[in-house]
Amino acid sequence: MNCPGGSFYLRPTDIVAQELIGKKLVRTVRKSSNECRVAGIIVETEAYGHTDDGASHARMGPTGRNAIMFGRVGKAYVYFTYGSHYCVNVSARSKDRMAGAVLIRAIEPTEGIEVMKKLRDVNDPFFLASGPGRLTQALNITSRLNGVDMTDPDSDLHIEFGRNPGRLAATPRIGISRAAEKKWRFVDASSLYISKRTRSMSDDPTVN
DNA sequence: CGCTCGATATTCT
DNA sequence: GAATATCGAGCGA
Repeated sequence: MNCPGGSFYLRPTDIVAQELIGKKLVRTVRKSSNECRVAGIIVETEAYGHTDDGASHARMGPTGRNAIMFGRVGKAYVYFTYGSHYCVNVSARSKDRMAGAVLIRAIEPTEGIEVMKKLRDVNDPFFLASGPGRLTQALNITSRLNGVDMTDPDSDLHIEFGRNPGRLAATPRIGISRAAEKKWRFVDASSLYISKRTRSMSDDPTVN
């Protein structure tokens, strides 16, 4: 299976975030000799910028945590938040910016669903990966994967071409107070796998 | 149901 | 000390 290459991520982050809807997020879980794909279609993303975006971790310049946002594009930026959850991003930016990333907030599970159920300890497929913290738990993503190349099909965490998205909607981002006017959250509004709280905002969408 | 609250990394004030 | 790119347990109506 083929992956979007570096040039895909070397564009404005809001464009990359839109075009990631419908792509496939793939986690390769290796246990002893055999390996197992755990994957799903990306249905919700958020774009984060650099000094142009007050809500971005990169807004004040590089720190230990956000270093990946300033490095090569197409890499996994994984961080721990609220004392209990991991979030996954892909580093991305336009050529005239120093930093940026796209947060992957939800996937529609397609492969390795039994593995996800085990990792999450839930059965309802909706609750497997509908939210940034749930998604990382379902795919066993931790800070160990920070910095892996998501354009490489051999990486344990990478992004592949998927399907054509359904109805694309843009809304303000979730859980931020700075730069709240930016409509940099993107969802496939026809998907059933969007968290309920975020779904209600898409009922009044700015359709692209 | 809907609301409050705890967990506690990382950064900023 | 406060805020945050979150989630779910535990409560009370």
